Amino acid sequence: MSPYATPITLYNTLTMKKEPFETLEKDHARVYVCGPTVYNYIHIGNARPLCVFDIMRRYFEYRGLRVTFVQNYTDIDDKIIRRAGEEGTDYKTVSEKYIEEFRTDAKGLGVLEATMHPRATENIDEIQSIIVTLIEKGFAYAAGGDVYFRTREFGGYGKLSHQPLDDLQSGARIEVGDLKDDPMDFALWKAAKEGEPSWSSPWGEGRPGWHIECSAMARRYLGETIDIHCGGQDLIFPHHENEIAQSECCNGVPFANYWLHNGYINVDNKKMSKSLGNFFTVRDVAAQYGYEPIRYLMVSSHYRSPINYSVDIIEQCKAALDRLYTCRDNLKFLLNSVPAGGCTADQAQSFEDTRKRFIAAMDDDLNTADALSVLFDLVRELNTATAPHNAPIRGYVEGGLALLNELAGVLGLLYVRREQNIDQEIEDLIAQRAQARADKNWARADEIRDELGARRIVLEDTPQGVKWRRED
RNA sequence: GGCGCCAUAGCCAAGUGGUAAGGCAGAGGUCUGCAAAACCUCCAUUCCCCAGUUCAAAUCUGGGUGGCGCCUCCA
Repeated sequence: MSPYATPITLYNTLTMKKEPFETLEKDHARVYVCGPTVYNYIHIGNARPLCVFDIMRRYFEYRGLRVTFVQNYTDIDDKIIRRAGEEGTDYKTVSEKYIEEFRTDAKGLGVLEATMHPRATENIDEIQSIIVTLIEKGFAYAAGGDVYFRTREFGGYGKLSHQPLDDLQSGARIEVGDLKDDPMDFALWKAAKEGEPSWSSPWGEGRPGWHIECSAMARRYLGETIDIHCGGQDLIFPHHENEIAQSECCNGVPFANYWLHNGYINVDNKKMSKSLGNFFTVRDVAAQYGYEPIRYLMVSSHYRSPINYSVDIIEQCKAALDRLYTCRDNLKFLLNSVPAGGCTADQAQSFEDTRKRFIAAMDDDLNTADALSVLFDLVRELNTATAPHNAPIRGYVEGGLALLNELAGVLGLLYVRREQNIDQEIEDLIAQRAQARADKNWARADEIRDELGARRIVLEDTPQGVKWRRED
């Protein structure tokens, strides 16, 4: 258990306030995050909830909580079916493919595996059981082969989006062929159209509506009341509002105690979205800059603020990240030569103060931007204290390296293992250059350095010997 | 129309009553054979504008201006 007893506060969309986070079960957080509809590569906007709620999860674990973290895959949906049609294949092929592509990107972004990754199509029984209960209780009705939720029966409808039902309704419409009693009603089950994938049900062949799967999976894997439900702000209405309606009407207990929503990624100040077509895929950006600058971007501002994405920004992120890596690489390098000895009480105290500042920032609704500034302050301190004239000792270097890794690890940064192997030829060139320098043959030394530079190997001459690193 | 969010340096971004963190970029310096990295110094008398509250406001209140989002699939 963490020795730090400070409360973690989180902004709850439900109450529109920051609240101390208290779990239902002692030291155990049950978290549900809406996952991707798997019909395409994810874009930078999709990457945000992945990263920020991964950080939340890491921070909870850092603070001694056990976290059961469920993220679903929506693997049956209109868009998946449409995509399958376009590609002349079936929905299963499409969803399997993009689940794998999603996993590749998530891993690249340093996102930890969820405790469970359930799929909608693996939970049809649970979905139907909830629909049956809702019909029995009078909250839902079958019409044709569809089943709809009777929104007006749920008094709490609108409590998450803070909109009275009547205001929401002004925008709602009954579409042609719609069997709803009321424009605000939404589908729990959709009758299968000709040639569509379907499952048998008491209402005929069909498939689940979008919202019901999350209610079903949250209940099955986390229980009737969960601690935290997360997702993008654009899911607040109608998706999360509908989940609340379904779950609370079915189970008769609160669905989630805390609702956390991340802000958007914008492009030219407009929301990045698939429908607007102004998106950058994670895959494409990663191909050019690597995955980690994308993650850094998410860490660099508060999770509820909008981020305006641009190439310029991602390059700044990469540069900032380099400062962190350089510090860590220097500390590792020093371990080869630094004399034994423990760090002083003042140094140990300074480390502890840094840790406390970091925790205070994260306690405040996961203020990663502030936490990051603590990390940079630590970097400056470490760089200064390990400068040659300060005669650093082993205990300090080890302690600093451990703390840097500890705090960066909570943010999920510095996870790229930099290649430390070089081939014999390069090693020989470095040795030749060392000899040339010893001979004061600067022309030859610079020639070798330029040659290595052309191969993206950068040399640094330090009092402890020659350091090299790959430029990426 | 309803509801909500945002506005801090060239760029990014913390800070919600006590006198402007951090990063990127830039300038000068130290170190270095020269570099690189690092370190030091400089870089917002001021936080969109106007009024108000207060001993004290980037922070609170009112009014503007500008931008965005949700109300329809979307993280």
